[in-house]
Parts: sequence; C-alpha cells; structure tokens
Amino acid sequence: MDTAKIKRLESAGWQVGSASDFLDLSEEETAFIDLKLALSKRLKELRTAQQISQKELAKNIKSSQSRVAKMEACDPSVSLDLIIKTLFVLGATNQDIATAIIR
Amino acid sequence: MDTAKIKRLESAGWQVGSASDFLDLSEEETAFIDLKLALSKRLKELRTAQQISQKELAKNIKSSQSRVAKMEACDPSVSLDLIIKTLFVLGATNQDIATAIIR
DNA sequence: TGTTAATATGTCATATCTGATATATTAACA
DNA sequence: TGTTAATATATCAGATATGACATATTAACA
Repeated sequence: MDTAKIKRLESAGWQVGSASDFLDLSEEETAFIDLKLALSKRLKELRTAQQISQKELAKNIKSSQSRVAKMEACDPSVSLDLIIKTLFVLGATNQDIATAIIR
Repeated sequence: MDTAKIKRLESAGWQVGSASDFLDLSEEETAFIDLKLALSKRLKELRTAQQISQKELAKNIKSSQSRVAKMEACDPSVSLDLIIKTLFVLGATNQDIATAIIR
C-alpha cells in the first residue's frame, strides 16, 4: 500500500475522529491535514447543498470529476490552493472559510 | 516583463490598496490572491514579532531564505500550502489563521 | 435482475512548485 | 566612505500537483 493510500485512509480515520499511528506526524503536519480536511468537508457541503454533481462542478473550475472527488476525499495529491479556489467558485466568502477552519 | 513579476507587482499594489488593471482577474481569482496576501502578511508579522530572521525561519521549515522572502512577498510561485504550513511552524493556531482571513 | 447517473480510484504526461544557489539590494553602523 | 547582516530577486533541476482518461464502485430505480 502506497503512502498516498495510507494518508487517504488516515484522513478518513481522522474525519470520523479515530486515533491512528500508521504515520507519525508532527503537530504542524496534523494541524495542516486537519485544516485541509475541514475545508474539503465544507467544499462537499456547499456542492451538495447546491445540488451540483461533481462533474458539473468540475466543468465550472475547468477540472475533472475525478479531481473533485479527490478534493472531497482530501486526497494528499490535492493542494490547499485548489480546494480554496474551488470554494470561492462555489460562492464561499472569507467568513465561510474562516468559520470552516475554526469550527 | 514576465507574468510572475507583474503578479508580484499587482500583489504589492493590492496590499497598499491601489486599483490596477494590468491583469483582468475574475472575482474568484482576486479573492484567492487577497486571501493569500492576508496570510503572507500574517506570516511576516509572526516572524518579526518573534525576532527571527528569514534565514532562521527557513531552517525551521527546511527551506531557504529566498523562499521565505517570496512567501512574504506573496510571490505567485509560492503555494498556499507552504504558507499555511509555515504559519503552523510559527505557532499560529486555526483561530489565528481564521482571523487573518476575515480581518 | 439490468440500466443509468453519480462517485471513487488508479495512472500518466505535463504543468507548477520546490529548495538551493548566486547575486543584488537595503539598512544600520563604524 | 566601507563592512556586515538582512532581505530581495533571478534561475534551475528535481519534486509534486494537475487535468485527463480509464475503469470500478455505489445507489436509485425499473
């Protein structure tokens, strides 16, 4: 199993609040993943609330359905840049993003 | 003059509040740059408050002085990922980051 | 069950970001 | 003025993220 897959599983694990030690990450690294996770979660919330398919959103951001799926799965191959840009396309405000981060 | 340089100048321009139309960016693109700018500004604030040189910070994040300088200049070649990771190394909390974004 | 739309996962060539390095500029002080 | 530390800027080879595509899985319904 490759690192990407492990990280993806780890992310899923954190998402539901379980503890795990496949990887030993520094405090800064986990903080970063948590932040990314919170935003990818918000991304999915906004998309589903707007009843848009991943394919449709992909078109709006000039990307592909698979990349949207990866964003929502918080795949390690997606950057925070892409997630944030997509949030703005979904109509998120700075306040939305800030709230998603602290919540 | 290349795009990177123009964008850098643009960023500096926005930072001091001037209007410009070298580039015509969409609302989402300007929102993204504004957010990045706010965070790079906060990064510099945290570093200077801690009286750390760019060189020292670079060592802490295993990068180089020049990259730190580019982060603080909000150079288009730096990712949001790198800026956020660095903020965490500087001891920023999610609340700090959220505040920097909405302020 | 089959059909269909939505979503998930794997892979890859290309684009973009990376740390490193060199060098320029700036600021503070003798 | 010179010297020094800090910061800024330019460039580049290697690393990582990208959209695209193929294919698998899931869910809802006939």
